[in-house]
Amino acid sequence: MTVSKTAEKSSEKPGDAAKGRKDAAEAHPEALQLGELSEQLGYVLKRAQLKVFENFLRCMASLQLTPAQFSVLLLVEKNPGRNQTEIASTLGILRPNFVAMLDNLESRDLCARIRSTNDRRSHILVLTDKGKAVLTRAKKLVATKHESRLNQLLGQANREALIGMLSKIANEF
Amino acid sequence: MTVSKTAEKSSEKPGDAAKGRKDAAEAHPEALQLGELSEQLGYVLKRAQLKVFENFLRCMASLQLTPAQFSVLLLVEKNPGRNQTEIASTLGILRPNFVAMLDNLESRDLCARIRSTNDRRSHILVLTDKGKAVLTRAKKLVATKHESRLNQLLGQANREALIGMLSKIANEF
DNA sequence: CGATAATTGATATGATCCATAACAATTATC
DNA sequence: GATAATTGTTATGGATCATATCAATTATCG
Repeated sequence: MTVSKTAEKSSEKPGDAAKGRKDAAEAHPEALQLGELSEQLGYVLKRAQLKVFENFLRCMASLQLTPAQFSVLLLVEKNPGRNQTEIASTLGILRPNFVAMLDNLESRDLCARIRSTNDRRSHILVLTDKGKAVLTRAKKLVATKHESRLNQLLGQANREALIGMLSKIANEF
Repeated sequence: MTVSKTAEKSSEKPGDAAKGRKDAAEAHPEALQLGELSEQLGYVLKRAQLKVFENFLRCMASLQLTPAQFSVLLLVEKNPGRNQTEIASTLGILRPNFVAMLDNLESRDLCARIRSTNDRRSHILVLTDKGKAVLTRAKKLVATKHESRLNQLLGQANREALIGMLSKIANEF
């Protein structure tokens, strides 16, 4: 990027011309030193998370599912008959923000809101047949194309250790 | 319609028409089952990252430094004399978004933009004296109040293993 | 040399999240 | 039965992220 210039600037203080200038020889090694940054938990966590989400989106391109949408489908499948507040709160999603998300999933016929009979304020959430089918395919894609990469990269034992440590951080930090 | 169920109380005991108060669904243990979610890399990564950032902000409340701002100060300290494009790109920050960030740091007299003498398009970034002092205090706070929590939670060996694995993911996933 | 392309910092702008307040309908509480 | 609380929803603002574009400057190349 910064190579030695051919034509130097005209106006220069005569005294420190040699040292005030660029030590163009080895001045800028093109790659910056991360230094302590590469040991900062937050920094490396964030970078890893971005990479993982990016890979997830690529793997799920055919199904058009984001990580958040996938987590909703998983949770509704595992806990059918729960209402929006319950599903949203356990995922850390605020109720107002969950509405548009459900609108999306429902418009694609992946899940459905059903009026609860014993509390007509709340909407019960269930997966549609299509939602179940899509989720099944999504799980396969995630397992074969996404999570498998972790094993390939870290090995089975390290992968489990990593998930365990991250869970511990998520729950106890 | 692909929805098979019409109400959530499909499995209810006949005689139990008890107008259950809020726990009409006593079959619902109040706490949802996370299921496969707790094994999903992306899910646990994101949750851990949010917790870590949250803790970081609390630890840095006295200095009013966000994780991103801290990373900028660290990188500028380690690589003085680089321009905005270089600093921003190695942090994964887009140049347009880096402008307001620098405006903030510069308005607080933590770092300064200096017109480069050999390329008058670019701005060289350096820490001010105050910036160096604040960064020194920030490092201490991070080490004693933030990163120390990791050792306390995982132990030194596991902490290093975790950082290593996350770095590997960030770089090779 | 001089015309053209490329780079740098900056602005404007839009998309996507994330968070809070408030409201109608319904239910719980006293 | 009056009042408070809850549920889903809307509106709204802030923060983050991405793209297009511009003026100034520098690089490239004919």
